Amino acid sequence: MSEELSFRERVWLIIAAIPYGRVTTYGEIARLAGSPRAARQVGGVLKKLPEGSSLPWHRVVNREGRISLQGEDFRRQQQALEAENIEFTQQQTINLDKYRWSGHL
DNA sequence: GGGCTGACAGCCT
DNA sequence: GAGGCTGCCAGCC
Repeated sequence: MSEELSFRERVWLIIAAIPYGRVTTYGEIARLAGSPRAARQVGGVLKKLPEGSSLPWHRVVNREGRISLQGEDFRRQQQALEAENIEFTQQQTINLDKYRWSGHL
């Protein structure tokens, strides 16, 4: 198929498709983007994400259901998730069995 | 054009 | 069962 879209652009589209109140993992996005082993690159894309992107990047967590960010970024993402009624455990972990979005709309 | 870096995931000890 | 190391691939210098 035509690969006109860059891998980075595909990641944007996938993240934009994450429903409200749900989360997904870097590996899942990489898989949907066509590169199951590119989970790390997904993070790289989000790191250089334009501020005006308006993408729900906060709905992306690691395979453990935890936020991979640190410091202030960690707090911002957590608040954004809590704003969507997503519950955190005392370990600051999300129950993926409950909130995980497998790309199935 | 080549090499280094890195919002992870999986395998090994 | 938990912690640590390596691998992998797209971006950027």
